[in-house]
Amino acid sequence: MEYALTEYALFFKALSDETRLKIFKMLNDKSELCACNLLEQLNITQPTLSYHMKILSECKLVFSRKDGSWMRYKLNSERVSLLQKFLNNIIGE
Amino acid sequence: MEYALTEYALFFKALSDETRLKIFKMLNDKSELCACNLLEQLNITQPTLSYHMKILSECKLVFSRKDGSWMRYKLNSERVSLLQKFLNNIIGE
DNA sequence: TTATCATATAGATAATTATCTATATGATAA
DNA sequence: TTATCATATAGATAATTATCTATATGATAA
Repeated sequence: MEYALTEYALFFKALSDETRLKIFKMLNDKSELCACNLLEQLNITQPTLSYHMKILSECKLVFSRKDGSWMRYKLNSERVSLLQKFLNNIIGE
Repeated sequence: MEYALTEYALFFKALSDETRLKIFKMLNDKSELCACNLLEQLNITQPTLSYHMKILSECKLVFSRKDGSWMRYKLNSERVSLLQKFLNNIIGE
């Protein structure tokens, strides 16, 4: 185990909300999406999206970059594999 | 995707707490542990453990069975692979 | 039967979370 | 420069969560 459990708890917490899971699914490997793209597919206000993206970015499950006045988001698949490895260790495969 | 996002959100929520992650790690493939075993390794009261085991059991990440007046717990590794598959789909591997 | 032991439940509480409205910030385009 | 647009931040709030103490429940052993 490379990281502390606290770290993994944060990862899992980031994925424990249905809205964030939706966002997570939209941001699959292939796509980089801007906040506006995400917003139009979700039934939340812009500040709420901003709140969720902060949570996903802070634990580095998504990369974020500023492009003019847009924010562009992309999955950090390395971070996702870290979760998979954690689960692998648990079930011992 | 076989299950609804709500279901996965519950899985991840179950793993979003450090105490539950500790329990999860203790219950690796090889071992079936009783509540008392878990309790002695954690700095929580018995009712708090009971609360956490309920959360882990209700989303079926752990099996529980009554053995006399003891409760015995074991990982449900099928459920864990479901999580892995979910993550696989996300990063498209 | 009754005492004891393992676990569950009830009820309280402080902290955290997800959401909103209102407003600030910072970039672009007229 | 100034208006507009995308996003972030502040502040409020209702709901949820993790924890505790006190007590109930249900099984075993004397």
